[in-house]
Amino acid sequence: MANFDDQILPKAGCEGAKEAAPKRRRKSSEDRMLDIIEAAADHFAEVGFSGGTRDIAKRVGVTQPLLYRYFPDKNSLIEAVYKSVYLESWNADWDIGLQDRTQSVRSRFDQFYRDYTAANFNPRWLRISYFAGLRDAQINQWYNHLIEELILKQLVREHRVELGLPDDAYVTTEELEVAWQIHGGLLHYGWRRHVLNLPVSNDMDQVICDALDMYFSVAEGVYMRMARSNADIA
Amino acid sequence: MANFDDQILPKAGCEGAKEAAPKRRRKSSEDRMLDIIEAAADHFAEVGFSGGTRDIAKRVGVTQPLLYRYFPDKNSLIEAVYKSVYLESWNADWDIGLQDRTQSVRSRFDQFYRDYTAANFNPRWLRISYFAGLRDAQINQWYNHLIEELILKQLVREHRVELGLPDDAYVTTEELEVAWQIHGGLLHYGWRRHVLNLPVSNDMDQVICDALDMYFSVAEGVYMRMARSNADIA
DNA sequence: TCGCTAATTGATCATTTGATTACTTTTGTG
DNA sequence: CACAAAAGTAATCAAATGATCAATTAGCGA
Repeated sequence: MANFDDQILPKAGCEGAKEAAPKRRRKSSEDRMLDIIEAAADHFAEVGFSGGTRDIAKRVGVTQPLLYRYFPDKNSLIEAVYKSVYLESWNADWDIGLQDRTQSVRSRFDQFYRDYTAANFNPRWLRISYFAGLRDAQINQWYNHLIEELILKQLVREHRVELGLPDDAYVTTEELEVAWQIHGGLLHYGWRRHVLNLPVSNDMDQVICDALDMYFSVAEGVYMRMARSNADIA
Repeated sequence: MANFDDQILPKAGCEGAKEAAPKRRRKSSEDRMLDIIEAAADHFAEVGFSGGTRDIAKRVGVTQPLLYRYFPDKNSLIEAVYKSVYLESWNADWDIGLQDRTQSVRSRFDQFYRDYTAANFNPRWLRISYFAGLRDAQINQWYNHLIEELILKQLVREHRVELGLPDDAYVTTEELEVAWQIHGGLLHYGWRRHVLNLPVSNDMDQVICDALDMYFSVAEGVYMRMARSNADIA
């Protein structure tokens, strides 16, 4: 069939144009694995995890049974996609930068949210995230825990320190909810922009700035209220 | 087969217990239609719109081909579910209450968000909403337009009036984004609570209160900034 | 160049899918 | 009561699904 040439050659040709054309018609196990995960992520992002394995194979330019030499079943492929999508777009330096006390808390978090949204606010990441949450809460629970521990609690603690309030490692549920309000609000901006394709503001920096304004203008009051009710209990 | 009795009789028995037992073994066209939409909504909310028509029929207690006497194809059923889920949980009085100037803007919106979250923050509505957004942006675009026109722009306009600022019907993109920040933040709270099943604050009223605090503490500044840059242009 | 290893394919299976058809049974009404 | 309209079912189809396995062939090292 002409199928074979139609699918394999363009791909090989494309790669050839990119770097030192290998005439390899077969890839190493590792490379092929990455190809598959990449294609699967793209496809799942578009149609959800009910997307077919044949469509994924077609994107890669191989036959469908090949997927089963790399993953025992579809679910394993889905989990590899989870891992890939989440890990690729997480920067290990983020939570370090948030502790750099030579910068104001405000500017640290301003910078963080610029980086974070630049890395994650695109149709692929957002759609995979929401699809994953709907399909299997577990992976998203883990991710939200990450955000909570590494980012939001950091925000509350560092901000308390900057305000000269007693440095209590404990962050109350309500303090967390207020911090989540920024994160959730920004995420919903991403949803409207990259999933719903609505005509939202294009000025991401301004959106982040306003979101942080909202937080920083009420945060102190919340910390104080929490501290007071802690004192009441003690 | 025993199937028939297993599925139909318990349903009939249940109904009999509810009100003046009709020995009807068949329902009116309207009632059956509602049954199907209801079951479809439940099922789609659980597994997404790729859920099977046979599973829906099983929930209703009828055979699968019957669905095709009520809907020409699966997509029509999905659209009926959209309509049902969105319309059922929208209260036409909401945008009227928001204009009641005997109450402060703050308390009007506080009341609104209590009602709104009480009506919509449940796994079914939230999951269907997100599934719908991922599957077909159109329906969600329409809904977001509704929120924007009837709620968020109202918030900006009424708040401006209350502050004694010039009553301009026009709401800028940035003002809207700030208002969306509340709405999106709350929606993400719903996502974490009812979709991801995370252990969030149970005090919905407090969450709403904090979210509105955040808005009302920065809103005036934003209005002024917008008015100033409008003046610059003029 | 030969030959072995491993990447890849082709053919195929059992289920499940949305959808259609012809048939059966209930129910309200003249 | 009888009968027609309508609710509902059984049987079935074609296409698509995830998955398996034996056969093929590219590519690397001896």
